[in-house]
Amino acid sequence: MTTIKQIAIDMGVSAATVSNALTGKGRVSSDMVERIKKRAHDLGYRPSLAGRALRSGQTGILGLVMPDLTNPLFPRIAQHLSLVAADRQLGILIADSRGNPDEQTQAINRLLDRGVDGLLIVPQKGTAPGLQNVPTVIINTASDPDNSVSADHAGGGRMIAEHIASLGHRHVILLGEDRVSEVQRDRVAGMRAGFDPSIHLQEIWGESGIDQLVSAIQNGATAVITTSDLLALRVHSHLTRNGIVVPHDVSLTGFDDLPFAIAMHPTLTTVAQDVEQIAGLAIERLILEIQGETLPAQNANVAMRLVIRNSTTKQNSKTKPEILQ
Amino acid sequence: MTTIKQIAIDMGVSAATVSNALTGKGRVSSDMVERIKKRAHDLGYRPSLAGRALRSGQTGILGLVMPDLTNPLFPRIAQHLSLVAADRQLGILIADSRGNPDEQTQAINRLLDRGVDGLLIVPQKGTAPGLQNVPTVIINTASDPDNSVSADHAGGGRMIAEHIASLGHRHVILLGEDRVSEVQRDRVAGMRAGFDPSIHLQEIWGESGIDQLVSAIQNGATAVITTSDLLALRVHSHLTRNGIVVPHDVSLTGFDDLPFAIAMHPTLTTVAQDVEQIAGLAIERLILEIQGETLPAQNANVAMRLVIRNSTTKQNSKTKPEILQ
DNA sequence: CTGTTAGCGCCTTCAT
DNA sequence: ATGAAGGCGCTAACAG
Repeated sequence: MTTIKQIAIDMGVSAATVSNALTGKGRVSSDMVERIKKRAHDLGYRPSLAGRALRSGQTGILGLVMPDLTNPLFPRIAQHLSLVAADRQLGILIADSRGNPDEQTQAINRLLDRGVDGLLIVPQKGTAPGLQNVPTVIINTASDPDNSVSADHAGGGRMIAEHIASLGHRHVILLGEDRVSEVQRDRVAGMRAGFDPSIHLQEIWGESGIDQLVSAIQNGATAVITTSDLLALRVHSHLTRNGIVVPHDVSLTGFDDLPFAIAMHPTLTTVAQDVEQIAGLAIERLILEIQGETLPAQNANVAMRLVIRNSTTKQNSKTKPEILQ
Repeated sequence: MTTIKQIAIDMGVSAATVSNALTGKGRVSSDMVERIKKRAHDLGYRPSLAGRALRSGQTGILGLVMPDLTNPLFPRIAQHLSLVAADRQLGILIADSRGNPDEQTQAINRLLDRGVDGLLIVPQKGTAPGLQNVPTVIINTASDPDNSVSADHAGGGRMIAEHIASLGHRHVILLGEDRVSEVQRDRVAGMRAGFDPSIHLQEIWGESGIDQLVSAIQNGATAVITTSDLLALRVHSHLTRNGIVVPHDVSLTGFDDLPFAIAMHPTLTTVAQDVEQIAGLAIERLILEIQGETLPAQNANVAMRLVIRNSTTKQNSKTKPEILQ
């Protein structure tokens, strides 16, 4: 490893001068700067981040805490964060909070012990991580008072609802996955808001919700809108098994636009997060916080994008599907 | 931040003694050790990893390079690596190599600049990352000469094949996703190896392969075995659209056991990687390398697990399905 | 414009 | 059993 000191000796100048030349502190004659830079390059000099960290108190590392790394959205978020961070010369250290609040706290502490400059947290559903005295950005959903940046889940729900309404559906089932999750609740709330009162809405949740589906459809529901793609796939399977055809008998929608949404038949109408923008905003904001700006508890709500595919279609007041048993 | 020196002053001893007491170097009287530990704890002392890193030349951070963080397996691998690493007091820094070999090299360099103690690399398909002079573990597949630890993809293929053979299928389609991928090739090779020569095998690849499916089935194929769950879902959709029913008309299998495999109908027979064990072995080996042992280019091949669900069934020489156009 | 000094927090001699 | 000193690589403050 080439160090600043070696270059200094090698060139007969002081270490400080090399440092100044390399970091462009401008207190060195420009041809000296050139020569030092060249020599450093030739020697393959790489600054020691450890030395710099010790000196400056900053590691250039951001910690990413996710409730569960197997969350289907994690890969995309992680990817974009890591790309944006790389652009800014920052690294991303990951930590899994293993689906429980205690582990979440421990994960945060591990990261803090490593001296991360800031924290990106996607909180456990239904928890507010004890905020330390460290720059932190929370990526959750607008209704979370601690939220900093998120997709506009409610807006996404509204888009789905308006799409379904525009297709003429008048009796709609809202299927949620988990009531504890703020994200899910915002999605459902958005869905409700997107329909006008004349439309018959039926809100059901979880496993037991799926069991009620068939009879609800027999009672006239013509669309099922769900709060996740995975749930939509399950519903699709369940309906198929009961002889109900999507979208002929009933329209169906998901949420998130996961990779398999286009592998289904029919391909799934859903709503996509602009993860790239969310990642960009999150890191930008975190960097500002790290630089000491005291930001208002702003709440960037990134619009979602409606992705219309083949699982939704016009409601044409046909006869009820025959249900197989 | 409490430092060693503060504790030392606070207790009227030297910094060296505090260090020795805390790191258990045993050169301190045991009651002094007790008192120092207690005081350190009360003061909320956390050792500065930066200081330690500078001193020791080790950061306690491992770099994880993935070809594409959106790879469906990434979440599970990342999760287990992060858990195992956390147990060993190590951190995991992620880097996306963005699907191309140049970026892979850059990603590795970024990690190296950060002073990671070792590298975990899941290589781009068809590339051998230029190995640096750093402890490195490659997670790919057995046929890669650089491979250190991997799932036994060929063995998984064989298990699938034997399962299909045991169900009485005699005309089988092998559908691969991408010939460039060593992993995929090993999977297909394993599948072939699992059938005896009397069985009629038809190997097809990619998009064009899917197009040939229907006619192949009309010609008597009764099972389609694929090299990924996503591919299996696509096939399922495609067949359904053509009036072919799984598993009644044709059995179908995937690979990897992704979360949606149980959301499908029928639920998908597939083969699962023991990611936990792979992660454990990978980190264990990497730690040994970091500690300076020169290990043989061993090749841990972790057995896969056959997951039999409802997409496969006995071949009972019934009549060909009628194909809708 | 350039050099010297000092110290970030830790740990490892070497002395006491 | 404990302490003093020095240095890992870097940079900020203060000379010169």
